[in-house]
Amino acid sequence: MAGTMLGDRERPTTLGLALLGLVNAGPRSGYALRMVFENTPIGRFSSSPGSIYPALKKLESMRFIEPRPSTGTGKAFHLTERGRHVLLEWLSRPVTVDEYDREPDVAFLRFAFLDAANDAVLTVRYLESFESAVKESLAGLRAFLRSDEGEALTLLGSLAVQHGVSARKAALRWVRHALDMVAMAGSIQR
Amino acid sequence: MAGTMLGDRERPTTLGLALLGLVNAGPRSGYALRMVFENTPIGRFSSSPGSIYPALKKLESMRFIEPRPSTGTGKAFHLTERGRHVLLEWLSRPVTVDEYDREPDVAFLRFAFLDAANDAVLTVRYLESFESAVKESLAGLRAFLRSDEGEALTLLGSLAVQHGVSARKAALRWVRHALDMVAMAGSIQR
DNA sequence: CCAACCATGTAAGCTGTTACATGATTGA
DNA sequence: TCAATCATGTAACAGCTTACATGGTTGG
Repeated sequence: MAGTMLGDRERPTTLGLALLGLVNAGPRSGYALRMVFENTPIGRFSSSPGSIYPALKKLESMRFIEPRPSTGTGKAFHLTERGRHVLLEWLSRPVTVDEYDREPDVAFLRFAFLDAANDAVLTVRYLESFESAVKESLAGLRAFLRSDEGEALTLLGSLAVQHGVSARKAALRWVRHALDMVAMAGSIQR
Repeated sequence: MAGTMLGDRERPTTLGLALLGLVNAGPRSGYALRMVFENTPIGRFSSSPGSIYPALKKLESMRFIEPRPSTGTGKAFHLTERGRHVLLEWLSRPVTVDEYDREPDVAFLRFAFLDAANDAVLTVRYLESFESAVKESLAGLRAFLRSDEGEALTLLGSLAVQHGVSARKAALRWVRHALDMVAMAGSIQR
């Protein structure tokens, strides 16, 4: 029975974690998960079967999800306790400048999944780390503009950087708005 | 002499094209190119030697760049005619919704490189395709919001989508601003 | 009965990264 | 002379994609 220990140390990939987030929001079949990637603006990942099914198999072998018979014909994947645990660990990570700069879409995806955790404190902490990351990123951009390389930018180059600056400003406004909305939802609930 | 035909069909990867863009802006050594990734907000790629040097070797074997002795000690890579050709082909591609949605940073990077082409017509065409792509992407997001999946969004999910909407609106404003700036620069030059 | 959709899978390969090594040059 | 920076490289592999296959179910 050595097989039951297989993959004990392994952590899921980003695609795997995204699948965990979706399964957590509601048990689904592989096909249903594909359709989410196909029909929603998650964007980052391909909806092709060659992407999703191998990832699901791996998650199952790691015992983060398990198939259970569902309504009518098919089976749906459910999150296991272990699966819920790694998902929450992922969602609990603070947003770093590096994440925001290199894969901002993941930072937003994690935020969207955070809903299922239903933990206002966690959500506020997440948004605060988000705000810090964006501020730091913005400061970095401005420092670059003052550097030698920044001063030497061509017209189109500086326009591209300008977009970066305004995108970060917009993200900061969004964070504050999101914090307001979360606070409102919290006060309504009690 | 069969070796001279090697890699004739191959097209560079995104990293390769980014390197071509940088080399086109000014001949540089591998190390200097690494430092660009390290010190500028290009973001997308790692500045580690294991990324850049193999990519440069491949570009050289494809005869898109060639090393030439430069000032003092080292050598610098220069773009070949073939290299300039593939770079321009890359920069001339219109921005598609898919590119904007999946890797917006590449769309901005290509724009910044377009400066070296020094072709106002090309630049305007590029920005117009950019605008169409963003408009289409925005329309897609709004359609999603009106769909079943969109109506069923959780609070945090809809906040995440809201950010997508305002990011796209900001991008549209940026495109118009960029078009203005390009027009101004054009009229000044004559 | 046939097209469209539901549903799942494998094989091959591209792209890029991390981790590991190595040595030259130069300024304090 | 010794640390920092310049400079280049390889090996292993992670992570995902495209292309290819296959078969069941269902509604018109």
